[in-house]
Amino acid sequence: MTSRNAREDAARNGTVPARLSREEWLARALEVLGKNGAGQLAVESLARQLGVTKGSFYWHFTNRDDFFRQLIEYWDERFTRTVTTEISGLGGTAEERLLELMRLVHSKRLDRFEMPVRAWAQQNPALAPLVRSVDRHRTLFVRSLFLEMGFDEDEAEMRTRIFLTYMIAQRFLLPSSAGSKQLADLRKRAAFFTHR
Amino acid sequence: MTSRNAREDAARNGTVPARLSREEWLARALEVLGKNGAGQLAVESLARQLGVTKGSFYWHFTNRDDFFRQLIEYWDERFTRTVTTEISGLGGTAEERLLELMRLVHSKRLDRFEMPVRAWAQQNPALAPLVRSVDRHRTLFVRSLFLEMGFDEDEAEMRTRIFLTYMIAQRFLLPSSAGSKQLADLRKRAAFFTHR
DNA sequence: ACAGAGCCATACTTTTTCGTATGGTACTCC
DNA sequence: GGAGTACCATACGAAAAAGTATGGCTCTGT
Repeated sequence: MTSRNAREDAARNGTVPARLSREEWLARALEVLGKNGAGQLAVESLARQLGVTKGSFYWHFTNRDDFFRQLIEYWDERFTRTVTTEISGLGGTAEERLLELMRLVHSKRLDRFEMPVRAWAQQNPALAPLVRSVDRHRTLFVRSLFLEMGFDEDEAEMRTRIFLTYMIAQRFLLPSSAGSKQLADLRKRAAFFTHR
Repeated sequence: MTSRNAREDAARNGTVPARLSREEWLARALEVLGKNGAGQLAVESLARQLGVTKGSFYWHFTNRDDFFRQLIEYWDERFTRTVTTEISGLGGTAEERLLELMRLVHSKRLDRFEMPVRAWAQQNPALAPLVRSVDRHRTLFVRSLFLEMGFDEDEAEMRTRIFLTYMIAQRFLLPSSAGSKQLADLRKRAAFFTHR
């Protein structure tokens, strides 16, 4: 009773259909980058892990460089732009919005691609400017929060850098104790960044 | 007047002689990893950049895995062990030693391999434990400084994580303003981590 | 001057990759 | 039910990679 249609088989099995849109390609490639590192971004290796062949890849993307550029843009849109606009729309004090930013990043694990993306893209001359653009956007956003809290320019600049660095690289260090991810700890950390 | 000896030629040109010890291999490979990323850690590519062929590589190392393991151990010894022992030998308050640690890391740019090493090694099951061991060592060291300052366990733990994260990932963000690397700024940042 | 050791280049095989060319399958719309 | 479109598999060529085998160069000791 097996059809010769991989898509129907997949639907019946509850697995992912072996037919991908451009965005699914980017989303799943980002997951692979996050889990297995940039070494697994080879076209054929990627296609295997996605259950298709590179015929699919070269249908959606003209070549690797094009794919890489789109991957960074997808990462920007999905893991920076939507976040800052969402937080911007909230009310409350700047301190509360900063805490909400930390909560959002943590609960949705938005930081899981930071290291792989940066280590891989910042070396690539065609991709580094895109990453720097993302950093500028984030810096402006977080800086505005600290300025709103009443810190002067230099102080806001310094705290922004330390805060963003922490948000980017948290996952470098192994999780310390069990409860380190609770809301109370988040509040403590937020307070550490916003104290005066 | 050209000898058929690449080594003499190199000496005459003032270039590096094309004959490498095991440690030179590791040191220069680490530079390549820092500059060009993990994608350039291929044996033949590396050998080309070092002015030799892979004959040299397979003389010093049995295979890639062996080489990678030695590379991490070299990085640990050279960029963590020697630093913590040096700072440990200093007098002064814990605050002063933390500042000295920041100065040392910055002046010798000891953080330039953090991102590439981690992004590449933390994915590799054989290498990840080595990196975690380095992190444990650093955490214990910095934590002892914060404890010595009088912070309680939880507070020291949190500050250690934020501090180490900053030390690791500073270079992710572009240098902000021109004078951001001056001693005064370093003092300001150190004070931010050690305030109460 | 000769032997041995240390270090490296070269040639070779197997595997993996990028990119192209081409044909096939499923869905849509008339 | 036939044409067109969207998406993918397969086969192919060229290049680069890991690892092995082997021979050559240079220095040291005697």
